[in-house]
Amino acid sequence: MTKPNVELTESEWPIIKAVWETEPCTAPAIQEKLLPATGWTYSTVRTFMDRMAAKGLLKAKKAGKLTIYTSAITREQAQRGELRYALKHAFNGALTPMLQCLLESRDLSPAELNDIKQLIAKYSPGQTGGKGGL
Amino acid sequence: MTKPNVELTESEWPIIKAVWETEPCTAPAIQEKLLPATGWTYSTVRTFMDRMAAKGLLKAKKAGKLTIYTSAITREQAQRGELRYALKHAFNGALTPMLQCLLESRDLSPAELNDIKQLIAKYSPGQTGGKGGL
DNA sequence: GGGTTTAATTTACATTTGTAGAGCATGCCA
DNA sequence: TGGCATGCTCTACAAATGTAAATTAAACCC
Repeated sequence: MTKPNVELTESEWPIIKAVWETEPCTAPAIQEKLLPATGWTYSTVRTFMDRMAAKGLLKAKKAGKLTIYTSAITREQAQRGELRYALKHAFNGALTPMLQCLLESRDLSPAELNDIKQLIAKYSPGQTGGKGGL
Repeated sequence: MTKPNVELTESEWPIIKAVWETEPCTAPAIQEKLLPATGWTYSTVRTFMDRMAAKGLLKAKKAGKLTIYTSAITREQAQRGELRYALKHAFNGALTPMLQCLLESRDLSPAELNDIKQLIAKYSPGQTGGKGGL
């Protein structure tokens, strides 16, 4: 069963991103990876990871005395969760205003504009999405 | 000085939305408005509102024994804050993938697609945004 | 003017989040 | 074989968040 509404706290984001890049991995490896950006000690990282495992965001498996972690959610799930949250709270579920705010929010490079146009084109012809609404 | 990085907790969203719709307003008015959706008591709403005033999200002014609240941030600021957060954490600041996820996330109605295309068209010619990046 | 409302103030308390130290086991290296 | 390194476990603790009761004060109605 896929988790329906994934939500990550601010500290959980760096952790899970590091896990996605490294998995399967140990807590010390993640700590080392995040140290420059966060300054977090092993204890801190370990606590986060265990809490995340308890919440079903990570999977933890013992291999001898080591604990090996893997992600329990995909990047896409987490991204969708974040967007869902923003959409629901900040935009009352209305997609177009959200898009508008996004587009207004900064100058787009020609390259970005191009990408975006292609995206739109792709989703334009009465296609049938797939995995259901956000 | 405009607040740079507005961030709202989950409970603060319903409050500020109600304030935007009603301001200037009192806490009892907001409580009454939110009661059906949230079940929050006056105490709860009042606590949230005072904390939000302390954080600079609302302004509170005494008028006799009543406290009159107004918003200290605009809806646009709050929306941008939410998007900024999602963009930064979930998409590493990359706008196009965020857009893509948003478009993929649900079936778009023809009306929505139309809106979106117009948006793109509007932001297409090398215009100079304005208030700076997200 | 004494009850009933209405709003404010104060205080409280559980849970979640952010952060980490202390102490323990184990294994490797000299 | 006795340290040092490495990772684990347990415990702690402050701040933020979510939720609200109790008490007080005024104000209004009869």
